[in-house]
Amino acid sequence: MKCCDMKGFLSYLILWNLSKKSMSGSEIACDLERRRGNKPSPGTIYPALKELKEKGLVTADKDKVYSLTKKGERELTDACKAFSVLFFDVKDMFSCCKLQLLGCGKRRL
Amino acid sequence: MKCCDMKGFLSYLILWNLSKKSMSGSEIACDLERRRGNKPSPGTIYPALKELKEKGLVTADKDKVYSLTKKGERELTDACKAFSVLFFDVKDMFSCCKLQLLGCGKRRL
DNA sequence: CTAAATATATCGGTTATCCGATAGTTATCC
DNA sequence: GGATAACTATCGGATAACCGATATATTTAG
Repeated sequence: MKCCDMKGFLSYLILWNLSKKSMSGSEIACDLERRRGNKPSPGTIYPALKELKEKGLVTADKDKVYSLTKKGERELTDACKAFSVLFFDVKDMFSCCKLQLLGCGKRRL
Repeated sequence: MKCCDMKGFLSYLILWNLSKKSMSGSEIACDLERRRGNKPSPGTIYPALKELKEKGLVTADKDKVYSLTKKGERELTDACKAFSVLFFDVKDMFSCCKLQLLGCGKRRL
């Protein structure tokens, strides 16, 4: 995702999560554990959040709950666009492994 | 994609391409240019192919045309599975950038 | 309130990822 | 055949991405 002002897919997924719901660092880590199978280290998640904050893409309230900024929303939109071009044939990839798209778009936190 | 025996998304996309059609290095590079917007450097594509070959995931014939091996097919299937879990809600990501004037997501209320 | 548990944050270092430069190889064209 | 272009390949290095260890802060339990 070099087209965007983010580190990589980790930052992309963080922004993506925050676009749905404001979350704390540990909540974000839990979501990433579900996606990747292993939980990101504190040394991974908090520096990423710090960088996103410094770039003005997210903000944190007094309870350390992070939210997307307007700039972050724009960034995420750009990233989603790049992502959809990069993986334009993602449907074929999914069907490649015969995995059902269970509840695509809705998941419980 | 640390769950798989590949470098990253670059190797993943190489395997994915080869699963559709045997290709030379430059053909692969052209596809990646379409996906990413910029063409990968020779110093990117050929070391990746070399690594895949050394791992037994691809083979090259005398004309330097690369093909997936059986092992490569299995590896790709595993990678597709991990990919589909990692981006299980990819449909929402795609629609995110199509509805950019309406905003990408809903924040917590 | 105090102690334990959890969450947040930082730092240094390791590995991954990728590129530019360079060189050798193959194809094309006259 | 020989020159030119395109492709293939390697190398060293720059940066990204991430983790483990550690430290601090906050919450929870008794």
